[in-house]
Amino acid sequence: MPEPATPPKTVYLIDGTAYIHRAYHAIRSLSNSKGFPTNAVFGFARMLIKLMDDKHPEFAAMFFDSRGPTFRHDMYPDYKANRPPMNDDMAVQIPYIKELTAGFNIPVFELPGYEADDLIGTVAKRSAAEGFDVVMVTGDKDFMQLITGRITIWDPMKDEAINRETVFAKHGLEPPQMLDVLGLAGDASDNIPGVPGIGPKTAVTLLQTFGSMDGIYEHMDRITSKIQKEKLTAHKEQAFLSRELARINTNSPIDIDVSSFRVIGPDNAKLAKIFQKLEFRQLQKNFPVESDLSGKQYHAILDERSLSDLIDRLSKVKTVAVDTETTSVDPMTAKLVGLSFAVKPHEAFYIPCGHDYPGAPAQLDRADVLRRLKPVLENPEIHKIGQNIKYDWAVLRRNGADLQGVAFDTMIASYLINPEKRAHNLDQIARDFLDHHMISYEQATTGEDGKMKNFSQVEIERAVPYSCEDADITLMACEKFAPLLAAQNLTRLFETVEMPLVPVLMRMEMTGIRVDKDRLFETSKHLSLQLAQIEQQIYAVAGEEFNIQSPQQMGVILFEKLKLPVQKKTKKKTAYSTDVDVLTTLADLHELPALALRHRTLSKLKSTYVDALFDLVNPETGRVHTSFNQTITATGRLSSSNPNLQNIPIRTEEGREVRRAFIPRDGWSFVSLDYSQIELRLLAHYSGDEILIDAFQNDEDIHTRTAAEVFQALPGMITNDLRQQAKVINFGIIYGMSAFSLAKELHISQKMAKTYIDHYFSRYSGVKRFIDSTVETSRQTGMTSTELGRIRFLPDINSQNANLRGFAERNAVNAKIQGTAADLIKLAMIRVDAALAEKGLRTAMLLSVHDEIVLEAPPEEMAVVKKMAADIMENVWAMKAPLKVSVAVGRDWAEAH
DNA sequence: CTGCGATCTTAA
DNA sequence: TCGTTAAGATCGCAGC
Repeated sequence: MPEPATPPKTVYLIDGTAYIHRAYHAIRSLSNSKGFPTNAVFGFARMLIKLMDDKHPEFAAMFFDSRGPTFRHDMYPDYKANRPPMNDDMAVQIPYIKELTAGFNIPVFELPGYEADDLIGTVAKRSAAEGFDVVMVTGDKDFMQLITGRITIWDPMKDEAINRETVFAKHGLEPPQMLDVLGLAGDASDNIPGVPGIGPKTAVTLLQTFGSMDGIYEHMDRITSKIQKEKLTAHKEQAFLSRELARINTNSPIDIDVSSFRVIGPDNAKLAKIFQKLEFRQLQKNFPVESDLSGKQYHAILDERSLSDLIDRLSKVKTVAVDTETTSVDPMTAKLVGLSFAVKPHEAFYIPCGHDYPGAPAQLDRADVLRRLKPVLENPEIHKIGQNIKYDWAVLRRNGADLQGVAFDTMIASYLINPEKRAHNLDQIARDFLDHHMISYEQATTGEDGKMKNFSQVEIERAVPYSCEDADITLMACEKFAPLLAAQNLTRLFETVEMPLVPVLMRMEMTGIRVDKDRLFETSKHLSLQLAQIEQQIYAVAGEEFNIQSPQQMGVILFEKLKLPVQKKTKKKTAYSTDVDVLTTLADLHELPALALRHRTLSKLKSTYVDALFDLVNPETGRVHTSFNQTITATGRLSSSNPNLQNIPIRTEEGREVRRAFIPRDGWSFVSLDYSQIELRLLAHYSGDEILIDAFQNDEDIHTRTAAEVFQALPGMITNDLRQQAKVINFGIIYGMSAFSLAKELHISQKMAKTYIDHYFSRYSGVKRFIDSTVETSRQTGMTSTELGRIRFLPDINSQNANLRGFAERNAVNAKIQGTAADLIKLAMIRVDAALAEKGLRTAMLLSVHDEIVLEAPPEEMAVVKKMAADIMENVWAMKAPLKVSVAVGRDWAEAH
């Protein structure tokens, strides 16, 4: 026979049902943030992706079992009777698995009365007859009976290929004989009985001798084992029934044209939607979505005339979405590459003014463009919309245009609507609220070589749709968000707190804070010396060298080599805990723990604070310019990063050394204004508790007062130690601390801790009522809210899971208090900033650390600034307990505290 | 080599 | 099981 002119095509027949079960059981638990189980879909998706990546099939089809009984049940009612019914959390995932398969454009088949195996067998046989090579994609060994020269098995999860040769090598049998193995040995998983007493090993041996079950029964006289002979004879009928049950039907009534299995490649948009819903962010990256730009008018502005037209147009509009393209995520060093504007849906303009690559077309001059746009940008009547507009604002300001009329930031709107969400980036917003998949930054900036470019190297043709889409979507997201804010009563918070805060933070970031690099350098050297010494001491007492920075290795040394008593395991129970509590306890028994603690303290100080800070000093300004993040925390607080200036050490003397490196400009001083006990004062306000309010109205020391109440003593009898214990109780109450934790913290019995808490609540009965009613309200509304109407959803507040429910209950109380404190300090910052501007003072706001504002003031403004800022802060909101601000002045940040 | 979870420490 | 909210360093593993 002549060789075919073309090599045979290969068709992949996928055993869908088997992979659902395998994925479900292989991944024990996985669900998305809404609690929807996703383990089976995830494993299934990984299998499919592996298949597509490894084999790039030209033809493929997927097969599922149908629900309900099959022809095998007619033959044998107990078929698969041992299988428990499918778990609900598997069943709910099946529609997604089918959708996912459809997303890969792979056809799906099922047929009532038949299992996936039979459909695959039928199609395999027919395809092979038509000249295809067939790969059955499955992990199920029962398929071996079907293997021929053309038909093989491949399991993507094990990357295991099974063919005639491997079957023979492993079992010494031809593939069709594997069916007879099942007939004799049965199959426990399908409840196929086989011959009791004959297992797979015996079956294989018998078949090697007699060829088939029929051969065995024809030559019973040649079977030497008396027991085997008896069993085979007694269960002959059952053996043949079993073989028929295990036989994969290759003549199922299914009419399929293999050429219709042609795989045209995945539908990325469809997959993206499914992955989005299931929150498979990692998988999603494999399937970038091409955006549909048809019907969109995105224009490049490359000449003077077009710019004039655009400016005319912008001058007449009420609102415009603005976006900048730059070379860096850091606004202090970023170079402006282009600007985009959108004024109505689907129409946007991009002005390139800094693209720089070989063959880049002539562009308008950056300075010129800014000069021309300045009247629009700085016109407060033309409302600006942006996504994280603080960034664009800072960039534009460095380029000579200070925005006015900034009205809406879509990132902040998204945050207020759901502060617990992890990401508020524009593509996330577009997907969640506009059902649109944007061109990703990676897509726009990745070159043919697969390397990411700096935006100035992106071709203008590619930059136009990307940048215009950013402005366009920002505009549309704004229209979507405005009514959503209103519906949640968030408009006032948005307009009077969050948006006005944006320029305040922008200026704080741009001002930065001066750092004494020389001092940091000296500190770093000193720390290095000390660390080297401690390191040697540790090696000496440990008797060997190891990585001190590795908690894992430290655990082995402490608990295995030195045999110190294990205190506790880590959270995941996989390793010994070596945290500060453990080491402190062990310090009495051995030298090493104390040395390790000392090493931890100093190396933390050096790497996180001294060295990192040193590297973040901007060489131009000699200052560090942190980022204040307005859309991170679940409670409404700000966060700070690059560097984080909200966790600079203060509690220990060595830690304070870092604070001393923060210094004001020459001749000026820092002014630190600190809300004293703001959270406990808010607790007093909310609870209306008479004792608590009374204490604050009389400006008592609240921890001493609590000690007196809880320990039933006169305030004069309260020792420092008792006051310290009361302080722990006071803060513990705000966080919803249990007797268990209080006991651990105070090193007292749980019973004693419970007594303290009971005393607390019986003395401060208003606090108890407040906590109960706050939780109750949250149960009914599913959320908690602050004084200024900030909300946080608590989806677990009515959970059956006591753990989750307890967490939600603590959050209900804590988020209200912590969030209200955040509301108030934000409002105070806005007002202090406005007052400084109004009075024309040079004093600058530098930092906000949750309950503290740090200013930098020249000597002549000191007195007025101190009073003015403290007044504003104390009177920012009318409370049942007075707000108190303590003011400190200093020539460095340690002194000003 | 990169990304990511786990562990630990710093602050309010 | 057991007190909130963050950022960040480092280790060590998994996957490329």
